[in-house]
Amino acid sequence: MPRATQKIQTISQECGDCPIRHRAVCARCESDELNLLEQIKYYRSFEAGQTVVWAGDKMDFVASVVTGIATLSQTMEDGRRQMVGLLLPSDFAGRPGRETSAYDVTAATDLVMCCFRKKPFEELMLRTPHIGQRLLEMTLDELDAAREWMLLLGRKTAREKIASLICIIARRDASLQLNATDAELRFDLPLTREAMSEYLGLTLETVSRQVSALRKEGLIITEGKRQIVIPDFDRLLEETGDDSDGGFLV
Amino acid sequence: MPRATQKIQTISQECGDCPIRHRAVCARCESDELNLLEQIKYYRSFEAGQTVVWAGDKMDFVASVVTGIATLSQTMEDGRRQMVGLLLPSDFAGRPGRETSAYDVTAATDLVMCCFRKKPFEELMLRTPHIGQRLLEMTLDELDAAREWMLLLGRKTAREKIASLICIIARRDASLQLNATDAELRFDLPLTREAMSEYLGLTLETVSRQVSALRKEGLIITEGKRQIVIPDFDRLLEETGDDSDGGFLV
DNA sequence: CATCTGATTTGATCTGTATCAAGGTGTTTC
DNA sequence: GAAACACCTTGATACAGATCAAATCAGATG
Repeated sequence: MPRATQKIQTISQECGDCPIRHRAVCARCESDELNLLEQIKYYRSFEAGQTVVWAGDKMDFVASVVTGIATLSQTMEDGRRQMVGLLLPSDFAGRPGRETSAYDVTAATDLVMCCFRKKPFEELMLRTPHIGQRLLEMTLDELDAAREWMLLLGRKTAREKIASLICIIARRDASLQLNATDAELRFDLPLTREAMSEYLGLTLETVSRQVSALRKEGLIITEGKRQIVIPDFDRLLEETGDDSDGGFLV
Repeated sequence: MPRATQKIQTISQECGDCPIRHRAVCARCESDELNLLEQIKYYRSFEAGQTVVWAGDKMDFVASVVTGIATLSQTMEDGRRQMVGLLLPSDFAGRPGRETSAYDVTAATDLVMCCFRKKPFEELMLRTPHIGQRLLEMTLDELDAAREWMLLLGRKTAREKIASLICIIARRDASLQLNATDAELRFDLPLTREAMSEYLGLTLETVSRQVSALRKEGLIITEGKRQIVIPDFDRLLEETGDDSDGGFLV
């Protein structure tokens, strides 16, 4: 079993006959709540590059990613941008009790979200505590991820940042797709160089250079546009600067 | 009313006859729950510099800061350190459902914490949903703060980082002390240069230089060891790079 | 009061990443 | 299949912040 899949409990398992097959609300579901959820849910699709909401805009729903990738970003007056959230399938977006979005939400790839109108969702939360409990767990996970990310932004070198990002995506990819085999890891890097630079707090040129460096050293193999192969996950891990034991959260 | 105190709702208000006078659990309290909380709470004191728990150590309590300042930090193998949490009075530490601490928790100043043994606290959470709701709110606030912090780490210059940190502490200080007047802001900077550098992802020399620069330009006045005066908060705010409207969270 | 200690400041130099600029690659469009 | 476009790579240079080193300051201690 490759290192990437250790310690990862499957998060996208289907949940009995729950029609909502992603992490947000499917855990421990009971039929009456599900009926209520069913009634207030609807799907929205976005093309890669489209903006879901702008920071400051009204956001009258909460949502969970069904397929594709969404990003949360902050922008400074002069245009400097920092990504602050990366939402993969089953991740949750939106804050109960807040009227407007605090971040730009953007579709990094083609994207389908399952939305719940906020008002009824909040009412449902009040009535069914375990939805709130689930949300608390997820928020705590996100907070841990944010803190790992802070270490990356504050203290890692460009090379370590790139290696870290590739490992993070490989891991999360592996945990989503249950076809994880003993073979080398192969997956889609679904971010442009620019998106990567916004994630890592670098310029896109530096990202490009460091990716090239890792490729030249054989730590990663790029196939075609976005496909990445990691021949030896442990060796790449050593480049991240992380504790080798790597007790990764989420 | 100085800018720093706008938009800040008082968070340390006493809560009727609630004996627990800090934010963690005092909101919306009812007497029977309080009795239960009373039974499982105890206080612990630490001297400045002492470690509360090391990352990876067993942590069988959750706690809220009563007085003083605690920090959460991550350390890399080679010793690089990044602060990932700054806990002021009324802030909460510890994660229900986790056995060990994910971070080093350190007393930045002399510190008193109000601790709740984890097991009974978790049981209480199950029985009284609004404690969980309160915790969810607080966790969401922390996540927002972490994301603001990520922008700082990823995209701000050293000068902007220093200005931001001073504003953040001034604001939080102002919201804790209800003596906020129209006069200039005066407060204690309770962090060493090293702690500031760990917060900001800089070296301590760079912190020192930039603080000196702001002092020479009259944006801040330092009195004695740690006292800071901000003669014109708005002018300092302009140096942070933040949106002038500054919709600051917590 | 002298000394010791830890924290801070300041200086000189080095380096990793940003910046500016040009060229390359693959894909879509007509 | 040529042109247009978006995305990516590579090169040359500049600069912010790191690093190494030394001096200064403020309390604490005897």
